[in-house]
Amino acid sequence: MAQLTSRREDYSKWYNEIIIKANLAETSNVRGCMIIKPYGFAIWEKIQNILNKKFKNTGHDNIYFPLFIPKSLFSKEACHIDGFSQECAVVTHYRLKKKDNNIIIDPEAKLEEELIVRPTSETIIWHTYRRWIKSYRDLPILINQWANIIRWEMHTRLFLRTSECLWQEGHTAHTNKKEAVCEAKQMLNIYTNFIENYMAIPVIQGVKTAIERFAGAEETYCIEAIMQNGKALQIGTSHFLGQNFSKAFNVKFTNNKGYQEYVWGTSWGISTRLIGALIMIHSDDKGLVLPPKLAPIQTVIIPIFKNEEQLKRITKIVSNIKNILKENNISVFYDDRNIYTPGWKFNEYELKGVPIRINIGIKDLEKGMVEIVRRDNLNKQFVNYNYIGKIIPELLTIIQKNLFKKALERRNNFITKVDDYNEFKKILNEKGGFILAHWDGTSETEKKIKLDTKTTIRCIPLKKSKEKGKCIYSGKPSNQRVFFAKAY
RNA sequence: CGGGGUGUAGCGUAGUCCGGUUAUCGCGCCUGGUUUGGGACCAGGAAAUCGUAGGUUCAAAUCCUACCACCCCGACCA
Repeated sequence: MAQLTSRREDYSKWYNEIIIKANLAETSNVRGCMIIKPYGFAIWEKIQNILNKKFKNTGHDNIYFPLFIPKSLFSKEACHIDGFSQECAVVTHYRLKKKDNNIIIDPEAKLEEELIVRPTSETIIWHTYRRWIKSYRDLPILINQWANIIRWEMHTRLFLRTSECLWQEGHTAHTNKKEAVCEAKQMLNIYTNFIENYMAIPVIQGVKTAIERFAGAEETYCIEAIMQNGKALQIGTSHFLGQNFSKAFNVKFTNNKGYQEYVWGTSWGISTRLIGALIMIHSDDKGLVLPPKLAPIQTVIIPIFKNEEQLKRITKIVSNIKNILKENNISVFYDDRNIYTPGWKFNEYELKGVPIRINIGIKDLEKGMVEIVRRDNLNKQFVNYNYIGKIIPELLTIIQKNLFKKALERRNNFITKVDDYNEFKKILNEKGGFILAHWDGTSETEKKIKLDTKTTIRCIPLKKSKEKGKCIYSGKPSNQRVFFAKAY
């Protein structure tokens, strides 16, 4: 198998090759849509399982709404239309027919009202909330759905941006502002906790500026990460919707004093984009590197043998090792195929990012040892196989921590404080990453910087370091630094 | 959606300008054998409606038209 393109050579190519060669996903012949393969989908399932538990632990129930949204419903919230109308797939007909040996759309089967394929479900959900919510006793409503959405993106990239994407969207309704804001922040914290502790990706929490805010939200909370090439990626959002959707869909409740009030809302989501971030953050020129908590296979065992008899002897020991690992809830795959050489397998599992590889040959067998190789730093050590039940779990924990530590160091190196606009441009071009700079708080300045440098304000950090300064562009006074970066 | 490029076996390609036998080579795949501690070797074999649909021609991978998909650069965006 050919060598992987290195990150330095061509970062985009490296990224695409990892996805294809590690068997995560492939492009389909549908524009911008990908086929997620078993190994890639297994990662998504892990993400789903862990987050699903966290959502349920905080009182959320799963539901399912239709894929289609009638056009009239979709058009009710003005900002929302502005934000999404440019990228909607629309169903206009419901029947095909044969004509001259071709299949054509039956012109007689035109829909009375067109259906929008959901780019997100706020509209249909708030339309439904109108029926569900009458009294303060009906609130809060805390629901989530795992679904697919369609956004007709101009420029797609496997996992990072696809026309169809799998995600989770939470939609909650509350009696008051405080509770809704609390919910939005709570979900941002759940995402942060998951992404840092399971995906081993350090993030920055913040709020979006008015320009970058979700269409229809009052406040968009977000988490941002920086990739190895210095580009930023938004990897999760949580929106405080205020009363925008309740007003657009006329969703009111009677409060405990008998008065009518509009409902307060939130929505929040993460998508298969997380897998894109996972690949970009940890992987190296040998291939994928997966954090143990999300790896579909945590350990792989490679036997090294010269004949059937030797393989039998190794397999006998391996079956013990497999049992020990299973008792410790560690997933294990024993690759005893003899069509590939050990060397081929070493490369294969490094490409696939399996956190720990265990090599067992006849030489080791005689010494009662196995060789353990870490994927994160490729270090090797020999271990007596009586200690495997102790060492492997410890090592997985260490790898998990080490991946986060490495990512954190890289992230911190990518944060540069800048106070001069020329310096700002210089850092952007030479180093990339996040730039912490003062901003006067106006959309006008934000737009000008974007036009000039293709850089956006990724977020206004939640952890406020109150510091007076002057806007990097306009020189006007500023109370806080914000994160600028070029983004995916 | 604007500018540029690409599409030939699962992947990477030669051939396309200048139409002419059976479409080239490598990897992969299948069979048999020898191998097996960092991507093994030998021998044999299978696999292509040349992106799709029309057109020009005695003849199209090659020329023309339309469409589709992908890649790069912009604009849009999770």
